[in-house]
Amino acid sequence: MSKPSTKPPSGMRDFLPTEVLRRRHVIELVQRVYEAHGFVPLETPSIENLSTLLGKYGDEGDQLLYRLLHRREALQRPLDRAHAAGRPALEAELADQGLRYDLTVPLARVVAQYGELPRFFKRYQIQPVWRADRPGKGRFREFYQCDVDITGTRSLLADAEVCSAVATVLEQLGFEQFAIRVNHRELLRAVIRAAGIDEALEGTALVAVDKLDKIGEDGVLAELEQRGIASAAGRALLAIIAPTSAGERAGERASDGAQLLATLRAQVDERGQRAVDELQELLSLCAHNPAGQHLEVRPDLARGLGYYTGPIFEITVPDLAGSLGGGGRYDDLVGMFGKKQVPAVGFSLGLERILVVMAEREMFPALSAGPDLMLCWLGVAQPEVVRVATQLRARGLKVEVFPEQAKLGKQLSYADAEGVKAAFAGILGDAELAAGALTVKHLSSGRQQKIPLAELDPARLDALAQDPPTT
RNA sequence: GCGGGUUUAGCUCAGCUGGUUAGAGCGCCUGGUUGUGGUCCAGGAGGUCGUGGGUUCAAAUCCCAUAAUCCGCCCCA
Repeated sequence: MSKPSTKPPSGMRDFLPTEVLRRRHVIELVQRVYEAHGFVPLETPSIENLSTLLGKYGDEGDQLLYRLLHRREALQRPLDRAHAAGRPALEAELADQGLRYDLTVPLARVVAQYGELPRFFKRYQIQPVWRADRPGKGRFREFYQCDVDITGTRSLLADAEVCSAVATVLEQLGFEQFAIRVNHRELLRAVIRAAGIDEALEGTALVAVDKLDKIGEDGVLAELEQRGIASAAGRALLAIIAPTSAGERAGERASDGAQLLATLRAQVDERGQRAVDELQELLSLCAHNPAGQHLEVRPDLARGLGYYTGPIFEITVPDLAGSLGGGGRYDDLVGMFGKKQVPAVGFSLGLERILVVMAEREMFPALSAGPDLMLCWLGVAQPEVVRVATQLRARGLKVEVFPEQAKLGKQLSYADAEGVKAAFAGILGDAELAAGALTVKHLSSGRQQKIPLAELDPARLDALAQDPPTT
């Protein structure tokens, strides 16, 4: 038997301490901003019933679900049954649970389940999701999403709120150039109708349209034709969508967006016009929050997930092919769980996408995992070491004890080594013990001072670190 | 799902057209004698060359397969 691989499964990662700090840095900021917008936290299980998950994301999404194989008899029974019937066992017989694919569907389930939730449930949720996808840049099989959603209202104020939340997060993280692309599902439908494309082909048309900025007009036309949409209809579709987005690609902000919407409004039917009006209203609301200057009307934006019904969003930055996040309105999803219809809108930030871009641009502040003080000792009894460490910790210091007997030089260089990086070394020997003190050395400057144990606390260390160098 | 790159020491990588004990830098360990690291000097440990086949007298090197990973495309967070 060969040795097992020590790598984590494909598309999944171990997070070493420095990585955890970076992730935590971002997550904590996201939490603060979401909470400042009045969202409350929710956590749901990693595993959901397949009946909850299936049929919400479209065929492609269903394919990407991780399913949990039945165990023991529950697995054996369908296998036997299939074997007896001389057929392969069906996926549906072998599993009825799977790992969650996103955080929106679990939210919808929760909203359908608990009647006691506030009428306007504003929840945020930061948890991993799983997709059996091919890994790529900024794309993993296990990744965190940071969702904010508001259920219970059709008011566009809610849409504006979730946009404000994510825009604030990105700004506070230090992103400057990002766009919140916005479109409307009903507008897309209307445009497709206006182009004379069969409703049945709406889905395929949307997929092609979504690629406009990647493969260009000719590419979309070719793809549309390939999918059975007449080139005349394809051209009509592009005539509505393309000139506007191509002509003003550089930066349609709220003001230009209004212009663009007016042009679109003139070309669609009444339902389409209502969608345009909604976008118009969203723009005017967001003009007064941090999202406003990042909103960009994109009539070619489609998005994959099946459940969107109204405005749809996607966040893009110049140097990443994919998106940093996305969202939209999904007024029918909660209703799919039976009981009552509950409208909802939400936005999801992809934690790893944000981290990838931040790492590339070196946007992280200095984050240190190391202890405040490494307790180095020599020639004293170990119980004394433990006692001093305990005392220092009680005074609010993060203290690590050098675990072995070793030369002082060894201990000091370890304290300052990569991956350890204690800010200070505390030297405990006979002299210090007798004096009830500790020789404290600031490792980056080399400055050191003998300080009585009773005076040692974070403030005292700070003072030592900031002392002007004495030469 | 498609195309391309990469895979050699803990890390970053060299190893040309196949030829004896596979190298460097960094890191690590030991020492340069007493309680002062980040500089220097001297030593040292550490690799079944991703995995499995094949060609050959001989393979890290050539061929095939497979896996992991990265970069484009598709799709998505």
